[in-house]
Amino acid sequence: MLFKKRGKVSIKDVAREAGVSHATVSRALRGSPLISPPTTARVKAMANKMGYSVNAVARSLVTGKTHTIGVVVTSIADPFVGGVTAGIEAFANERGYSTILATCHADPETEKRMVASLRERGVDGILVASSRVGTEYCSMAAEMRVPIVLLNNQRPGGYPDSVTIDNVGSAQRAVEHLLELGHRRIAYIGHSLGYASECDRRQGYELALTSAGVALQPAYILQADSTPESGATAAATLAALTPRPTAIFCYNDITALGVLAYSREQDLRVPQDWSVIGFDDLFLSQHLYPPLTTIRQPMDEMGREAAKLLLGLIAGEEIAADVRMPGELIVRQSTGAVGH
Amino acid sequence: MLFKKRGKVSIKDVAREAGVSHATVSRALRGSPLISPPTTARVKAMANKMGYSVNAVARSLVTGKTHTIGVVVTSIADPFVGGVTAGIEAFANERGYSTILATCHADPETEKRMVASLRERGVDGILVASSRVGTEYCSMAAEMRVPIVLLNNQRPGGYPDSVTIDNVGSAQRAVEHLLELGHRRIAYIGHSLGYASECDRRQGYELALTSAGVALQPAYILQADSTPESGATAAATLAALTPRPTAIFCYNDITALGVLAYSREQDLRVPQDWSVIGFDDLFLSQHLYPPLTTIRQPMDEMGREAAKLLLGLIAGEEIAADVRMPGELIVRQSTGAVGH
DNA sequence: ATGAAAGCGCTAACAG
DNA sequence: CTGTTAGCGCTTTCAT
Repeated sequence: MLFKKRGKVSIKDVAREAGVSHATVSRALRGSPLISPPTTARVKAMANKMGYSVNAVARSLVTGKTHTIGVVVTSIADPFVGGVTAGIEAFANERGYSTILATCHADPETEKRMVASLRERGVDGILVASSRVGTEYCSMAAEMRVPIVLLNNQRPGGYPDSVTIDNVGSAQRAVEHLLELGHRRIAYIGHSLGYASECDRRQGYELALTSAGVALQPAYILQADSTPESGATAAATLAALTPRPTAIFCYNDITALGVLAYSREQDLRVPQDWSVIGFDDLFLSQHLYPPLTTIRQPMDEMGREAAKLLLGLIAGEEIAADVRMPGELIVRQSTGAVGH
Repeated sequence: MLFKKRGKVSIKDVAREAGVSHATVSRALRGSPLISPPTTARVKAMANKMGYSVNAVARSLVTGKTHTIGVVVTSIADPFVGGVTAGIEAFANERGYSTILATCHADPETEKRMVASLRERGVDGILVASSRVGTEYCSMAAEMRVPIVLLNNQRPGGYPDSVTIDNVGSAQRAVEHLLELGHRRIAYIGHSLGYASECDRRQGYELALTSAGVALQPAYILQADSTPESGATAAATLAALTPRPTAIFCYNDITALGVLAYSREQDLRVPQDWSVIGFDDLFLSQHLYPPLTTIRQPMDEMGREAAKLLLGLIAGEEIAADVRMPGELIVRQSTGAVGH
């Protein structure tokens, strides 16, 4: 009886029952000061009684805003992505925004398709993490008339609105930690797909070494692909070298995980035979054996920061912020003084 | 010039430029057989040239469908949740559905608020993982006129449309594995907030023991709260017992992680001094020391299955499926024969 | 303080 | 085959 055929109760149904116009209902429900308190109360009571709830789709059509942001990530099953997304969602939710999730599996074409699809869905803004498209968004954002912010953009060239971990500085700090422990033969295991983050971390590595007057050894610079297996393979290569490096800086924790696994398998003690340091500080890293020294990326904060930037852009702020987040060195037991 | 003030190009703009009615444009763009091939081609070309893209909001208002599903989870930073969500999103995306993410931090009130909010946003269906509300949705789904499916419902009482891991059977299998290794003094570390899954796993534990003619020992049944710390505390309690249990079945991998940490700290060898088995098979579990024997929950598949069920319901299928997924015993090095 | 009317961009009868 | 006409449910001038 209270329900029409189409299902949900509309503003008009409430208006009829309350004996007012549907415009009045619309105003009353949103607490407009134009409506008298008694009317407002009566309308609200009736709406409540009838189980009314707004149709956000209809509202969006007239206001032109959906209060929704799109988030495109490589894979939500990735622990780093999950942490960042949690921060994004939390901040957005606090501000009354919903989050539409889209995954692109690190494929640039899919990434662009997802962005286009989100735009069709009318999102007020788009956030893309670990973009493989990057700079192209400068024109796309304007053309689509939708603000876009990048989080850990992986394409060189830069983008005005983005938040990124300080890869160079953090990597440098990691290697300095090794230098402080007396290490001089320090290897680096990177990532073969020239991500911007990988170039930057290698640059930080080289910077730290050359600043300390340590010559770069090409044989000490290897590539893996962010799997434990590839990390183990690279470790094997390094283990066969003479002289063997006494410390290894890895592109990320997953790579370091492989080095640790190889070391245990070959009875190479960590950190006595060589020190190992990672990057990310995944939850698992503190539970490895030995617990991994690493650079912590503040995932939640980075997500919040990116969401904040995006909502600012949506609100019309003109700020073109290139936020750089600091990484934090977390010293655990996988690094130690040289020659122990 | 090609753009109107409001920003985006509309169907009417294309119609004007192409010299047809906007209805024709609408049909042509969707490939309606009613429109002649030449007209269709011309319209498509013009739309393309003008950078047109549909306004899904407007479309939804008339069709009454948004091709969007809502997913409410406890926390997207949780690795299990991330795995399941990946499966949901993948399946939904393949079928042309977008996913709106909402988190509720395991709070029943927030969970209900999120469901209500998703409904306002016009989602075609809702999927809630690890629900703390459960059975109440029977009436809510009807009242809201939106299909709801539950994944790993944590409230006893059941719900018609849900997919759940076979907790009883899987736990039973885990304990049987221990029994087969010769263990008789087998402890269980559960979870203090009576989740349905925890009750079921304990039930499986008890079933396995009594079926094997092993009497239940109340002192061997403890509660933790799914943190490594609480797992370690429970392990300490068990270690102080005489006789000490020779094996521990943990509610989940995180709890087992704590047991492993405590064991290493106290020089209790795993599995020689006691065997440890978990539940979930998180990514990290294979990298622990020793690698953890556990029950694998097929996260991706569970997500896909739940999404499939939901999309079926949305399509109007009448099936009320209570899908039960099998867990898989993964034997690694944290379990071994008794007395070694 | 309230109502009447217009319109957001689209789909879907109904005509022709 | 194509155009005309109504809305979908809401917000928002503009009157009163």
